[in-house]
Amino acid sequence: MRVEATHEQAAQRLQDAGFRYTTARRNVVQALFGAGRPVTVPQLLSAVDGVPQSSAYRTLTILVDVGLAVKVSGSDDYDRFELAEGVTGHHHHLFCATCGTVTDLEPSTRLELALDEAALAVTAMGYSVSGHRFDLVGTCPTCTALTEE
Amino acid sequence: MRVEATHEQAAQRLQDAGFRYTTARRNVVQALFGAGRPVTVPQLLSAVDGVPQSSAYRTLTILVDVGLAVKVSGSDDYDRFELAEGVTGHHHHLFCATCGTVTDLEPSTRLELALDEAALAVTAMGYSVSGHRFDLVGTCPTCTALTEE
DNA sequence: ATGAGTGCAAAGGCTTTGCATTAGG
DNA sequence: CCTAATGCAAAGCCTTTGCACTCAT
Repeated sequence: MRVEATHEQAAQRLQDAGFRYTTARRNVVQALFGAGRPVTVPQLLSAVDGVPQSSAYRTLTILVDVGLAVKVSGSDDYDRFELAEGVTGHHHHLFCATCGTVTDLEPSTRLELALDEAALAVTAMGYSVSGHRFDLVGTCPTCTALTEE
Repeated sequence: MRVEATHEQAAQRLQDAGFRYTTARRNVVQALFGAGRPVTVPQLLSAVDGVPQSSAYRTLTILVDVGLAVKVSGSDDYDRFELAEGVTGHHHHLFCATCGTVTDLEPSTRLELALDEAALAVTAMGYSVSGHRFDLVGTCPTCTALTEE
């Protein structure tokens, strides 16, 4: 997905929900797009310029509300945010248990079939399933190298 | 798993790590066992008697450190804890996006095979994968009923 | 012009920590 | 006995909110 298309999508969705697509919000979306993975607010702030924390949090809250972003709870104390699957396409996550970094993963068709099948089984329990998350947990190459020293 | 076996396992693991299996810790384990799902600290405190917050948090931290419990990040502001898979057996989670409740799910063999296969693909990237999480997200029967009113 | 959005600073709320006391081995 | 563990209260820290100002429409 090109970044222009992402901005258009964001502008449209926000407009429809009665919000403006301001410079600050555009900057946040730009940073989320550029990260390509779930990022914490501090990380996001260091990637953009001239966006105060409070605005970042407020913008992220709105982006999540209108479905443009999602919150990804990691292993450390920070919430992480990334563009929603409607923008990025469906994917999974790879968590590093040591440093907390989260990497996006492309799903395979075979895997998705198995996951959907699992979802089906649960609807019988009265749940209405809206989606799934599949995370792999491990140690990233960087942390592995540090540990072996 | 019987609760006695759980206590024995907890006592053993804590001993090995140089910790004592005190009454308070036993109570926390008992509550986690009784819950059978990830619970918040407030929920845990209401289930046991005579355990102050600080002790609960400290005990949970230790239980996580020695691998007897895990933290499950939900959709609300509370961390949730449950006994680790080494105690409960491997399972997955069903998140209610509305009320934040998390329910345990039995995995199917077919699903596990597909998930393991996905893990294998990632090791090629230099990651060492230690486990996976598969969560279904949706709305629980209770919240569905409330919404339809 | 006029309400949404912003920015600073302060408050909130979950979680952690200091320190004196208690209890386990 | 002697160290680990506890309990109360206070502090930390990420996140949210109040309020006055600014910008977009």
